[in-house]
Amino acid sequence: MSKVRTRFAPSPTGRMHVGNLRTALYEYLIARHAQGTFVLRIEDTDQERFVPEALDIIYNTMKLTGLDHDEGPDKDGGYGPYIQSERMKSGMYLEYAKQLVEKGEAYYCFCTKERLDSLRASDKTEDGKEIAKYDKHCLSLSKEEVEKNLAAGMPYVIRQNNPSEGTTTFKDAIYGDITVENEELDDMILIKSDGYPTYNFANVVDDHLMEITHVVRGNEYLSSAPKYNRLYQAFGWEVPEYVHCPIITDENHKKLAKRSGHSSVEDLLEQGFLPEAIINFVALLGWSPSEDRELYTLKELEEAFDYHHINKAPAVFDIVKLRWMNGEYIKNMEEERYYTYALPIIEEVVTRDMDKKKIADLVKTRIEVFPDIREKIDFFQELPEYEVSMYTHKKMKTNSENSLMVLKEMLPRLEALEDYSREGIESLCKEYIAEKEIKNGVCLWPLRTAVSGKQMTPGGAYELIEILGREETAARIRKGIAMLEASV
RNA sequence: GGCCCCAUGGUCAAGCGGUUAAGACAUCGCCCUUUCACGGCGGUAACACGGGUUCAAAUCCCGUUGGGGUCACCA
Repeated sequence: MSKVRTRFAPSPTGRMHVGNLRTALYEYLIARHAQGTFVLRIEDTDQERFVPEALDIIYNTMKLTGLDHDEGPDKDGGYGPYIQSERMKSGMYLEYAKQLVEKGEAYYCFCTKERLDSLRASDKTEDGKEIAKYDKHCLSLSKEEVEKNLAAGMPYVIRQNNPSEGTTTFKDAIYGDITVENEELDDMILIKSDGYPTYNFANVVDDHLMEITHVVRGNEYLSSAPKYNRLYQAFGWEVPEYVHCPIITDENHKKLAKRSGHSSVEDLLEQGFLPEAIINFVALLGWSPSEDRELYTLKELEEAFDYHHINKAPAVFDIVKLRWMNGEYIKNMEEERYYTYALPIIEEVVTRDMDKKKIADLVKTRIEVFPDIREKIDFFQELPEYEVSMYTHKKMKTNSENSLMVLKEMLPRLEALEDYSREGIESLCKEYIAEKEIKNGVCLWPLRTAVSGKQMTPGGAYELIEILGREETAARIRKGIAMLEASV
């Protein structure tokens, strides 16, 4: 069996769609799983939509997610060039197209855009069959006419010549055999009037030349697949294994699009998701391992991935589950790396002189995505306005009276506390609680309230008091005392 | 509309002729607890429908319904 070679062939037109990332991932995994080769090929045959920055996006996201390619524009493996616009310079696509013309499998077409438009328009109004396909008008041109037009410099395209009878069967690893009437097959354009090949054509030619064995793509291309088959047949080339993946949809079960706000890897990164989490999540959209587990590193996926277990039904991109998964990754994150993500955000919100690492530690198990940190720690910077009623908590058995008492008695003790560490603060409170024979909550609830002004905080009174420090803690407790005194 | 594809809880999904129909997210409840999280335990919740085939169907076949995709000199 020949060596497995897969390829990711994005076109540089913008951000990297998550469906694209999944395609890249599966290509990568198929290659790695079989100790094969993973190649990156840039399909920039559409000069109109080409955006230069998109090239960087492709390289960056692949690097970030760990999908390292073995061959590509920056890594020659003997199958180059790996950029289609460069491959085109040799005129190879046109040559291959001409081969097909020779064989009668393709033909020159001089039809104008206007004629094609009117063709489509009239097809719609006609009753009966409503097939919006080219009418093979230029197929009837004689060789002489073609030569004459060419010599006159008339713009032309080269179209595939599909039969109008019989059927074509296409084999997909996931969807099985798909058979269509040849009559349904449009004579798609192979070479555009600007001389560039179309994606469909360049794809087939390059995959063959690069000896690609497995082609992964989204199932939105499933219906154009039979035409590929005809191309392979026309050339007499071996057809690679096609692996169509189910579509990734939004919560409305529509193809995931920009408007969802999280259709691209870059969107996700901006929203604070980790590359590993994105990869892990996307791997599981339409595929499931044989083992009953969900958390996988890329390395582990390489081992576990078997493309035969890819699903057929569309998969909803559930951002809520991604958030959960991201939270899992954050919780398991190695300390230093975690800080590099968390600290910048914390420093944005808290400019006071406090131990930012301690704040980061507090928040680690309480966030799913890094920006979540902001609203959880804002009170460190400034005590928010809050209601006195917050001191009254039924379950904690607190009310304004005992809260006032606790704050008044704890204030001097805290101010005088020598060991102002979490442990020191804790033993101070424990002593007081024992001395007074009260429940923990009676002491701790008012303290935490006074010090944070919030109903919920990441961490309890001990942690908050330690981080806020002697001065700030005292000031906040005084504020609480004043509020409580004013209310009784 | 033509053609193609799909169909297990709200979501991702196991399942490949015989199961009490897994698991995860979400949701609800309980425990832990100084709040919130974390962690632990438990609950609610699914084979779209109708025909076959078979001793036996979520699993195979046909149809219906529903959903999606695609119909460019874009990829």
